[in-house]
Amino acid sequence: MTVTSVRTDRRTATRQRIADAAARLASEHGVAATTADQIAAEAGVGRATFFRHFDSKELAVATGLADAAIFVIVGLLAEVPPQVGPLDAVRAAYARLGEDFDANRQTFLDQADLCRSSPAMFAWTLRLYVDWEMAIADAVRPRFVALAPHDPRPRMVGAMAMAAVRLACDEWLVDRGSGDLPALVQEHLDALHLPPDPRPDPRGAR
Amino acid sequence: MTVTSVRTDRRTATRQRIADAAARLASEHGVAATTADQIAAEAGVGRATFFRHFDSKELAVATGLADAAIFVIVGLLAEVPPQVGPLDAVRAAYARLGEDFDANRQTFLDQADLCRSSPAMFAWTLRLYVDWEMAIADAVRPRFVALAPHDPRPRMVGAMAMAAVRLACDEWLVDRGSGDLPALVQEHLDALHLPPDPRPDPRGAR
DNA sequence: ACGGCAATGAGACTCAGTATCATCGCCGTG
DNA sequence: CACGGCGATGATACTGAGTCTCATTGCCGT
Repeated sequence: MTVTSVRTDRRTATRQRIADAAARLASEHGVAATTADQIAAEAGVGRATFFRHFDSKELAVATGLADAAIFVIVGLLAEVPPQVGPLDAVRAAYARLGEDFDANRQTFLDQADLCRSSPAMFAWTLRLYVDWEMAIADAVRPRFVALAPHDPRPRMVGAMAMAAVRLACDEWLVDRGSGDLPALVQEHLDALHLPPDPRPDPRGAR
Repeated sequence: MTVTSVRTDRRTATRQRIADAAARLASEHGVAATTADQIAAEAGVGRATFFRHFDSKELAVATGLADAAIFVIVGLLAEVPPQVGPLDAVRAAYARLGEDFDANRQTFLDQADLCRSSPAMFAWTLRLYVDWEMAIADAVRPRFVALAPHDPRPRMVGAMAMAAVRLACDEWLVDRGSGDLPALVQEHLDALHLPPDPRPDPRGAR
């Protein structure tokens, strides 16, 4: 798969250490109270190296918080039977992800708060979500049939998946995380099933 | 509608002047080469006032570039006949918006480049898109029937509308803006029509 | 009129982010 | 097995973003 040498391995490991250190310090003291120097020191690297790996302090924190999860979700997507359609596969993967939600409820709440703790933190979190979108797009692409070279569908599904998570989190935070986040995510994904033909209104209104 | 007094009017006008100055200077010299001091001076305000109105230099530039367009799109949405469904209304509004695309092709290209000219600029552009999402969500909300209090559908439609624009732009920029952007946006919106039941595959594959 | 408060300007200060240069150590070549 | 190239890092200095505080101005309600 990916080319792996001593050099690239060490670089990846360094990046990982920095992200972990950033997430740990920011979780404990808040993003604003954590300086780039502290993160670099905690990761055992120089300050310059820190900024060689991340474009901003906020991106490092966001990456440290969530970078592991992206591999989890891609892994879960791969486990869904191949004949399941793209969007249903996302639903299934998220459902699996939500199974052990209650055990980590407080962690999720803290991370969601941290991601929104400042406008800059939120902006860079959105930036990271774009990476997730692409990872999900790549993961669901094989599930499309008759896929044109630049077919927009995989990336739109990726965007939809991340939008569902983000908006579900927003809704979840309204009552300080007391609700059922996985259920909210599913509801948001279902919302996308906008009536294929909206006029007849499938919800049977009136 | 909104409360309007001499005070709030002046504040709004000041914000507008700052955003305009930011967009003008950044368009001419690039974001990195434009300092907050220059923008403040160009807008005729103090440096402190600049940061009272915008959380970052990048957000000011992005706002100046695109803030007018949000009113346009909301206005166009309002003009679509009320019986048209939410998603089709978005399609129609974007179609109207794209009518005079060729006349502004170079402007769009410059702005799209500027929004992606640095990781920070891109991140803050994404942040601004969230505002657009909410504006679109509010604009299409009346088009939903049987709308529950916290129904996720309006916001998901808003998110998809902005995702379509963003991803279409990405695709458009691949060949340096020589393609048909409005058509790309429509294709991305259509991708949302993911087969209501993905298995049968409506595109008639094989 | 007058007192409160929102908006601003000025200036100081911290720290994010960048650039430069030197060093170290992996990697492919002779 | 040297050795030269280059990628990754550390140290350091510098610009400028973003924050804070305090003083001033002028709209607004009593």
